[in-house]
Amino acid sequence: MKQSAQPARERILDTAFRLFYAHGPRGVGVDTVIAQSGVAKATLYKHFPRKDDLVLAYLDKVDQAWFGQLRTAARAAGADPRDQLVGMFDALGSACRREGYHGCAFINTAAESEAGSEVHARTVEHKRLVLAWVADLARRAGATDPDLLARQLTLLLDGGLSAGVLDADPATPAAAKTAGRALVDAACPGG
Amino acid sequence: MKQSAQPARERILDTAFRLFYAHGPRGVGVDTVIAQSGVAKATLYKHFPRKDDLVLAYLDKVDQAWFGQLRTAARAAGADPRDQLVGMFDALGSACRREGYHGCAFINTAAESEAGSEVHARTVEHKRLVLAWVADLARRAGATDPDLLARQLTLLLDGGLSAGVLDADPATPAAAKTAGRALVDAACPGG
DNA sequence: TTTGCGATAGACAGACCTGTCTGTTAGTTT
DNA sequence: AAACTAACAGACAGGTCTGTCTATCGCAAA
Repeated sequence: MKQSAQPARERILDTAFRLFYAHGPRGVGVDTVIAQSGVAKATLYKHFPRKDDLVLAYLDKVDQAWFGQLRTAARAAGADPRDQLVGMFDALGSACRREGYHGCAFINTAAESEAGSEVHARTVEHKRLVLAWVADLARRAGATDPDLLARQLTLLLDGGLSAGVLDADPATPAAAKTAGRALVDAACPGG
Repeated sequence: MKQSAQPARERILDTAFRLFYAHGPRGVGVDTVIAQSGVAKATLYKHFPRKDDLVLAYLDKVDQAWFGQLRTAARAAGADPRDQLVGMFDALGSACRREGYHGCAFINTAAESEAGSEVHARTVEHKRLVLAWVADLARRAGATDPDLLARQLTLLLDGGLSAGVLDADPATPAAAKTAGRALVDAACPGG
């Protein structure tokens, strides 16, 4: 065999990403990951000694991807931080239109992990980073209360994302964007 | 034994409610429900032939409870539908302060159920009902676009709820409420 | 007293889970 | 050629899961 266009580790991680996102980490057995990535069991356990290590690597991959999409969408909206805060929601719309969209990987994973676990902590950390990034944008946008605005906007993001586990109705990100626009306008004095 | 202050079915359902909400249905074995509700396995399987039947009953119980809290919070905010739309968010704050708060039972459960399943369908139905109820309130509040406003407000609700799986920070429902107020005011012409 | 019924306790089957271990194959270096 | 390395295939142990089945207990009616 050895169809190593990709090295084993990446093949494993890509497969895990796809399966974990579709069914949740707990819903996918290690054997399935092995079978679908065309890798030996020993190889998987060499790169990821426990299944949780694979889950954590999966979350890091999601973090990079989602954060990247947020930044790209914000930057695409122009130079004005206020426009960037609103443009951010385009990432939600794009995600929603993507095949196999299934909501927020972090929230979905956190829902099935115990409170003290590493997986849980990683999720909390991710949300904290997103919140801080939005707050920074809000500060540069001149919001009177940047932290409040950031919390409101991430609420809309999380709501839109988590609703995605149910259906991929495009009306959801659309409503999120209009709400975001209204909140940004209200919070940043001086159009 | 026979400590039937409650009949067996309710004892089972109450126990399942507590355990399912804390760990997710997939994270709780039938044996644990049996042990903690003090019931024989045959009795459980008489009332709920498949585990999924128990999960569905759990979701119905959650639906009643959450919908009731929303209605109560809305009614407590006064007679004006605009105030009721905002008061609704007090249910979020109360939920967040409750011991063992763990986010939205529906989203958490949907995250670990397959797309075509009965459990998934029940969840979608629940969100649809809440959306319709909020839209009706928005209509009576005189919103120019009641469906849009309803979608925006339920986004905030869902966002606040789903964030609860990570932490129970009271700043979250607080921000949701102020955002809700801003959106309601903007959408309903004529204070 | 005897018969019947609902609930109990718990063994069991069969599937699936994680993680370990043995042995083999292929490619590279010495 | 010989040794080393990395990946392969897959058996295996020990545990958990759902759902079924047997056998027992307590109580009420006949």
